[in-house]
Amino acid sequence: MENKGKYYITTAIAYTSGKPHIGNSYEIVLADSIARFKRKEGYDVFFQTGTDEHGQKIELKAAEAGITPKEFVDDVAGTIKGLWDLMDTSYDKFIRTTDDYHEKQVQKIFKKLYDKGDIYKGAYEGLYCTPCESFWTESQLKDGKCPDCGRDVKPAKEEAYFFKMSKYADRLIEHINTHPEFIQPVSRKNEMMNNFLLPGLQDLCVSRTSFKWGIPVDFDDRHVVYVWLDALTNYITGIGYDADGNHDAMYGKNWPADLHLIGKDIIRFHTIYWPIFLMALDEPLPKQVFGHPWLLQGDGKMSKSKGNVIYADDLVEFFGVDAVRYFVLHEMPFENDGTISWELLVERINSDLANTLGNLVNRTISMSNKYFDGVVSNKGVAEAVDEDLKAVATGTLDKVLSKMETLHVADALTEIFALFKRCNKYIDETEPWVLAKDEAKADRLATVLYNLTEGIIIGASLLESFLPTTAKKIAQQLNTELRDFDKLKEFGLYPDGNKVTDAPEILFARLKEDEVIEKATAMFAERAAAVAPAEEAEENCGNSVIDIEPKEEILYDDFGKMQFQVGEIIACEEVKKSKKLLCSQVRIGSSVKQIVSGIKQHYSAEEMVGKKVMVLVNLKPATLAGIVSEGMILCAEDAEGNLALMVPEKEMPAGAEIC
RNA sequence: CGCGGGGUAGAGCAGUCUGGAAGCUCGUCGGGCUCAUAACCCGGAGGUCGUAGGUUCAAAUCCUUCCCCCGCUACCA
Repeated sequence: MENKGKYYITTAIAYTSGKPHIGNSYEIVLADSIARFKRKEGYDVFFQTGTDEHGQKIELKAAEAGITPKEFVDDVAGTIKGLWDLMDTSYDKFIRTTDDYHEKQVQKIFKKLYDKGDIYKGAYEGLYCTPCESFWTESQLKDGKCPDCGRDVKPAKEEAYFFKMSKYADRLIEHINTHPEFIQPVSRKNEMMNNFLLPGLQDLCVSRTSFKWGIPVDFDDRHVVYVWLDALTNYITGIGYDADGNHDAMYGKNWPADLHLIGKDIIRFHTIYWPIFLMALDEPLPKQVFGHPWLLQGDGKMSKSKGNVIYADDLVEFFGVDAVRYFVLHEMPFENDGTISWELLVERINSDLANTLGNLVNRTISMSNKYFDGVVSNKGVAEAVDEDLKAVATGTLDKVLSKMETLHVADALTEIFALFKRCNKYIDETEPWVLAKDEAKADRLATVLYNLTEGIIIGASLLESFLPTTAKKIAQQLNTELRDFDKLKEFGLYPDGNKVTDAPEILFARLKEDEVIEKATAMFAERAAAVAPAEEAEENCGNSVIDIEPKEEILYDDFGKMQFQVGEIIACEEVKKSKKLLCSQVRIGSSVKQIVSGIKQHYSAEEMVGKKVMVLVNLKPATLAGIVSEGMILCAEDAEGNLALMVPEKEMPAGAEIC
């Protein structure tokens, strides 16, 4: 196989705050299939994955567990690596952001950028939640409250280092415009351009003082390097980048990366911040960033308390590694999110793996054994029907290559299975069991079985990148080797007179849907039971009472300034293009005020009408989403952000003063 | 009028750029076959290609209107 040069592929590094569910594990399987495929194409592949192990969340989780952050991440990183290995992924390097070479380089990079003037010291201003010790942006808030605990946030400042993003924005825009393949799928490119680059980039905060579990800034040890500068640089530190220029040879060989495979949620960081960091370091940009969609659970939202979170190792236990690999690769479309459910898993496994592929291999080998004691020979008695089979078998490689070229992995699999389907059809066309009854047709029968065997091994060779174990099993049963890609356009390479196994093993057993669901339900019930006590305790403590941040004491005069009245909602409609806003017409005495409220997710417009509510009426009018609001309807809110309107306990007229 | 993607058979999708007899997988119904894991093969039914208009000999495909879904963004008195 000719050497086509290097191919450096990475996954995002997994955050070690807990065990990843199947949606997270999808990425590594996808990356592995691409890496294996590229190797077979003749590329010198380097495939890197790993874990992102710093940050406040981990510090907190470790404290809860009563262990050090390092102990915590060692444990989770072990779990993740175990899962990746379980999924039979062929990564060349597993980097951890707590690895010493990585930490050292991050410090050097930080210093280098600081000396260059791209990083400067400033103040981070944001909305701060004191109990959670977290800053939030306006958009992260849930109904104006901390998204984690539901309490109030207040503006606060913290000394921090910033990266001058705007300095490189024009260069990045130029790069994206001249490299249409850089961001995939293209719809993501537009989002980045329109929402971030064209309106103007804000400088990015790259250090924190509010927690300690991070890489210290070596010249200012109150600060730790904040997540993205730490995490993203793994792609270069993992292959021997050195900020002083003394790179490992591997860095010179592999950088720039050919493909960063990431989830669609972190596209912004990989297509804006990461390229800009690289520009600042005078390093070339990765060739392509692919933001894959998500695999979502079909039967209701995943939740730990319901116990219905699906993990890769559960699925492997139920179905086996290759079945799980096949499902996630096949079910994931290129652009939209895919769905996973037990029903879909069973359907896919039965129809494609058991019926089309497994049964094909099994029936072919059985016939060779039955008619020729397992010996497969090419007697060269060809007929017209053979031609199409041969054409499909030798033409599949090109089809698969072209699908893989654009990372359409699911479509590539479909092409391979089209070959297996063609083989099944060939059996019907040639009717070996009829040939077997006629002594004179023995050579024709042998040829038919030879052609089938040949078609199967060609398909299996293509399948190897996606289902490595299955492909090897097929080769073993046929007593031959999987072929390199440059041998897949020739038909007839199976050794003449070779003997296949006399005891074909079932590759994929057919599954009964109700049995699988029953087993899964039992597993989930067990888990929910195990989790329930802890969750309940947590919920109770959240539900019965809530402590909120006390505000400063006020005078009666301050209170007297506010005018509260009972308002009757006489009309209410949804504010178009807003997820949260309702616009109500509220009768207050003899006047009617228009009030916009962020309660759409808790009350429908219809059920609002007729309610009598507590209204702050003398608030200065403001415009929300383009609509004037002349007051505020008051609600109580619990820790989960659920709202309840304040309504008078007895019947009161609209306009009654609340005092 | 924020930006972008999408609405095609019961389900999931391709086809749209480069107009020219509506296609694939699963399901369903009927038939064939018996080598095989009740598998395999063939055929049928099922679609006003979101809506309304326009261009054209011809529109799922090009243009315009409106409706709905989903991302990103903003609003959250």
